[in-house]
Amino acid sequence: MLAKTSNFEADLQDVATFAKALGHPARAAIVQHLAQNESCICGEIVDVIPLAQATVSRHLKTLKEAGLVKGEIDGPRSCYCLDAAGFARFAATMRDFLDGVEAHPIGDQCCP
Amino acid sequence: MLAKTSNFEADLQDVATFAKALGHPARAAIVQHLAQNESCICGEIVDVIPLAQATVSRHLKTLKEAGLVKGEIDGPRSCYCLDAAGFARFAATMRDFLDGVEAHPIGDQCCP
DNA sequence: ATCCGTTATCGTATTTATACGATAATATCG
DNA sequence: CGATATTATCGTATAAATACGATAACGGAT
Repeated sequence: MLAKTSNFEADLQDVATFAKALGHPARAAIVQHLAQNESCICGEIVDVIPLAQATVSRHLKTLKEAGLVKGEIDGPRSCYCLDAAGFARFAATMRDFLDGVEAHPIGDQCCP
Repeated sequence: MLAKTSNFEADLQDVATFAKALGHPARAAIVQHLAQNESCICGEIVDVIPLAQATVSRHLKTLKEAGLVKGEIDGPRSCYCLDAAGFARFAATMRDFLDGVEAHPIGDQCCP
């Protein structure tokens, strides 16, 4: 392909990166689950997500790379929790984007 | 693969679907551009996005399928604009998700 | 009716994402 | 130390996404 994603403005890049991280229901579910159980759940995530353990582990890795989740891997019982700072940045980025779009009047009847 | 995305709750599914639609900087840029120029721009989008015309057209299709953008194709000068209702739904879905996560205390020191 | 400019689609190639079984790694417990 | 439980990684297969050139389709202008 070519990953020509570098020709865009940084803020749009951030929006896209964060959005992509949530762009799979399993990852959205993981984030929500980690939030609802504020203490970080470990392998319990695997039980909640209807996917194989290896697949869940990979989704967790994706979330970690996106900075939304932190994980302490201690052999038998790994430990994941939301990355407070990372999630805050994400939320701010997304809200700014949404607000920015809605700051303009969205003409519904375009090109009459 | 198997697209086992159907085993998740509907709201998470929506979050993921919308997030995925924004999960590419070109699409985020298109949405932002359509918002900033409230009148719908037609082929101008291609000039703004640093990608080939065919690729931009496909991204537009993706956005249209996600319900974020509306397009009137009239031969020589197609016309795209934000889908006001669709974008509102998206914004609400995303904000609900963010709010829901932040409604819980995000324990930063997980599993001590 | 023909040409022209614009846009969508097709065909294709490459990369990335998704998924799972199998295996390795690692800390805890007996 | 050995057994066990948990998790990450590997190998692999398949699907989806991304990208572009080429071509078709289409309305408007000549």
